[in-house]
Amino acid sequence: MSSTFTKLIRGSTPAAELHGGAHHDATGKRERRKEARPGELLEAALDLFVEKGFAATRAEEVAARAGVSKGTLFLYFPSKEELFKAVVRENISGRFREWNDEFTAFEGSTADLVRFCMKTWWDRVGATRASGITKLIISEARNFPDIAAFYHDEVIKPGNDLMRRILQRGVDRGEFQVADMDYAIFGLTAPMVFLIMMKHSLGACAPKDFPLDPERYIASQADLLINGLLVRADTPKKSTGSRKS
Amino acid sequence: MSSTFTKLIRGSTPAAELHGGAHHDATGKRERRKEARPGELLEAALDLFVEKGFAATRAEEVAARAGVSKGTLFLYFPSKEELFKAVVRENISGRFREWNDEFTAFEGSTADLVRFCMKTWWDRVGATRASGITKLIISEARNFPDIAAFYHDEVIKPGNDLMRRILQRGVDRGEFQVADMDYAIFGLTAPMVFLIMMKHSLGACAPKDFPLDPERYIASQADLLINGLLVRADTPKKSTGSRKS
Amino acid sequence: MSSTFTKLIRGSTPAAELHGGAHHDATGKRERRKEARPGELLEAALDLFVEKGFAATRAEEVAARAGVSKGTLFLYFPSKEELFKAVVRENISGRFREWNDEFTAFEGSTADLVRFCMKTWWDRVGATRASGITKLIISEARNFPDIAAFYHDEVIKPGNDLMRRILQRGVDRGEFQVADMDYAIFGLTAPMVFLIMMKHSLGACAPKDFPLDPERYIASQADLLINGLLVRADTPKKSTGSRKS
Amino acid sequence: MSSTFTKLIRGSTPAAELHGGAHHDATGKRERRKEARPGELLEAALDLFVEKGFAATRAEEVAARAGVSKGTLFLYFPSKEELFKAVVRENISGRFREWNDEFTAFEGSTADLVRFCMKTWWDRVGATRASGITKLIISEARNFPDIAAFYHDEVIKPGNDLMRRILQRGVDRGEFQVADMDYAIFGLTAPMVFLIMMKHSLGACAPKDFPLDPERYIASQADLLINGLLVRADTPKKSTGSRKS
DNA sequence: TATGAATGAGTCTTCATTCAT
DNA sequence: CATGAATGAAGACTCATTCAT
Repeated sequence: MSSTFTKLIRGSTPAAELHGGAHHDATGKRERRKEARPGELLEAALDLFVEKGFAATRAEEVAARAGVSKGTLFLYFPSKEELFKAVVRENISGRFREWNDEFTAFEGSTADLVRFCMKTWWDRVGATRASGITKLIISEARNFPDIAAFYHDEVIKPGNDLMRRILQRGVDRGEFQVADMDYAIFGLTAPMVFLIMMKHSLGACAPKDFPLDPERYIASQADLLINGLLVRADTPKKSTGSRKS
Repeated sequence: MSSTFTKLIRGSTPAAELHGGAHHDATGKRERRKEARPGELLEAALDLFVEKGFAATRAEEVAARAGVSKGTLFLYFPSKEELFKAVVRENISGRFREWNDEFTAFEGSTADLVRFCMKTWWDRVGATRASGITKLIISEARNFPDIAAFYHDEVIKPGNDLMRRILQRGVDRGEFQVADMDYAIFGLTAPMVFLIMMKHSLGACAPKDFPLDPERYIASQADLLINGLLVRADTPKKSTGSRKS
Repeated sequence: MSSTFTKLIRGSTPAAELHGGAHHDATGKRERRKEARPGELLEAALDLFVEKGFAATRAEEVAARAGVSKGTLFLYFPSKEELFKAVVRENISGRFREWNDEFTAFEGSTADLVRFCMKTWWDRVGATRASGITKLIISEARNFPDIAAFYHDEVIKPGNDLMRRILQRGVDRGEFQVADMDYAIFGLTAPMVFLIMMKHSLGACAPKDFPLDPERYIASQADLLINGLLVRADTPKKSTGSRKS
Repeated sequence: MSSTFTKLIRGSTPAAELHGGAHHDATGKRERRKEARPGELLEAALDLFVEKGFAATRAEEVAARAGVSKGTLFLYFPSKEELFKAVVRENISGRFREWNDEFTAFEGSTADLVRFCMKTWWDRVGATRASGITKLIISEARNFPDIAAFYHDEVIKPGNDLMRRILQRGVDRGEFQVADMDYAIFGLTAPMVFLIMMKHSLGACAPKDFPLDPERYIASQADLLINGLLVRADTPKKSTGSRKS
């Protein structure tokens, strides 16, 4: 899709969005757009919460980025904290599910399934603005334990289950060998989480220092992982599963 | 590298700052002194910043956890932000370096080096309180771009270089085959970052839902990665392309 | 009297104010119209102002109770403060006057007149929703000195005058003996004010703790007062001085 | 004590108290007076709450009148509402009790006791700044039902009990005749409540229109009441207690 | 040095008032 | 006329920072 992180965050510069792009046709001020407001506010809030964290984001800033006044924000969300919860809810239930359901019918090698899964995740989740929610949750989990629990139930758990189903498919079909299934699934998870962190954190700060091409990253990590999982002719001497100490 | 460091350090040496740095007879004296009381403050601050983020952590809370009064905190650190910078500095320059230098003299298979590296990283960095600094930096990077840059120069860059050296060692010795070296290094980085995130974020919220045994995790990810890297007799083409059905 | 009234009224005639008062053909027309929708607003406002006070009553709440929207309120009253003034005006000029004029033609003993007066006051004023205006004025007098002055001129003064006329009638007819006429009139006023306070304040909070039967209260206080006023055969010296032991 | 209400409220003019009178000896700003602050704040708050009501009183105004900054107020009281509760608590438990206990040992005629009671009430309660608490409670009762209940339990109930004991003493000693004891006690209460209302409400607005001398008022009402209660030789024909309708 | 009372700029939140529909 | 979405000034409350002790 794009070759560097710079492109991924293109258009998110505050100044560029401060007075909106598409939804301000005319009439200047005092537009009445009851239906559209919550969505615009949630988008603005997502961006800012991801960028600065909950505490460092001012409510007025969210409102300004959504193109409304301070008071309007509180017309739709009773408090900053409720706005935060709505942001999380909105960006979880949305894209994750559809992505999640896409792999049951997959035919083809499990190696290809793994590649397809990661690639699709990037297109449907990672590359979208919603991906920041992961960074947000990780940053704020200790301040909002109930949200963390919610995220665990709605995303982490189903995500882990999906990873396990995929790996198990490979094992069942004699394609993969998995020594420690409970932990192997993180071989899929970790690269995706890492990519998100780069995208929304360090990669967003100094894009020059992180010329990370997401698609190439995804491809290389998928290959590495698949290689590590594939059943092979030569005896895999060293990998005997979990050795304590 | 060191110029960024200098910039961040400038004005942050607690004791020196307060007295204008002019009427001290020797430089060694103040260097020794600054660790006395500030040390406890830095530890408390690290814990709280990691847990709650910069903005949500109150200065008084830091002072209280360090067992001193609010005023004392500002006696050693001119501002909350300087405290933050000091926390980052303190926890980077410390353990990372010594860990970094440990692998040049390693003898044995590169697979073992990888295992040793990750295991040692866990013992020296991951398992310590200082590991939270990574979560902290990732959470706050966009609020403190200069700190992010500093962290990049001091940790990420050297870390990546180390990873590359290790993988290159494997390639040079005919043990590993690496298709895309620039991105393969993240195969080492991602699992470690992921573990830290779990430890300090979601894993700290609901330990029951994340019964993640770090050593087992490290071992399994290392094996998976090594497996993926090892030169093998069968099918040396890692990427089989997308064969449908 | 009427000059203060005029001042308060100025600009408060709801319908007139909005259109600059210039393009209305007849004055009678607007006089009739202003009671139509505003009436419900005034009733709602009276209830809420009495219950919660001026500052704690929200304009929207008044509108909602009157069954109209927030905007409509400001269609009839240019501001919350003008609404307040209108409420006071409305509930003073109304019932008090008619009650006030009822006693000139009274025949019978002055004791009965006192009883009749208090009883009638209860029926015409005290028992009505409008009685709350007294509590309201007392609560808000210092915030609205001009309204307090208006109330003084329109209610307190005429009320005191009435009390005085009644007592004087008793004295003139040889029924009552009054030592200090200027202050004796409060013997009539105080019980009525007290009853209103109970009704709209503490009595409205915990009706169980104040099972105050207004009619019985009125009757008992009237009797007590009349007893205190009646000329008697024995000891006509009311004040026996302070005899210790 | 003083001849008019004007004198009673002398010295309460905001401008006069804004920077305190007695407790600012020197040193200009940033005085450290931890012990004295709460009291000063409570006094300022009492005055303002009585004058303007809870909602219309700004926290900063209270602080300013107490001679401190906004923040200092919240150093001693966690919220405006807690300040309010503290004001009520402070001014109830204080003077009322000592006054309440003063009459058990009284020797002399019950008529004198009544006079003594009312006069003492004025000196100990009515004439003090604390008397405003009654006006405050009555104004705010519906907004703070729990405070109203508290006031009822702490003041109204004991007050009524005291009134009853006094009247009963008169009856027992053959001095008074009371037709309806339950309601007769308000013959004592009502004048005092009325006086407070005048003092803090209308009387404070337009002192010229209310040249009410409290002591003369107290004396006249006491005489009137006592007269109404005294057993007399001539048949008290009309006062047969409570006649409904 | 160390303390913690005091400060006041900065935020969240409310609500009277406006105005496009 | 009526509506209710939008506004923004105002007020409660927080907390980094100062400073008298």
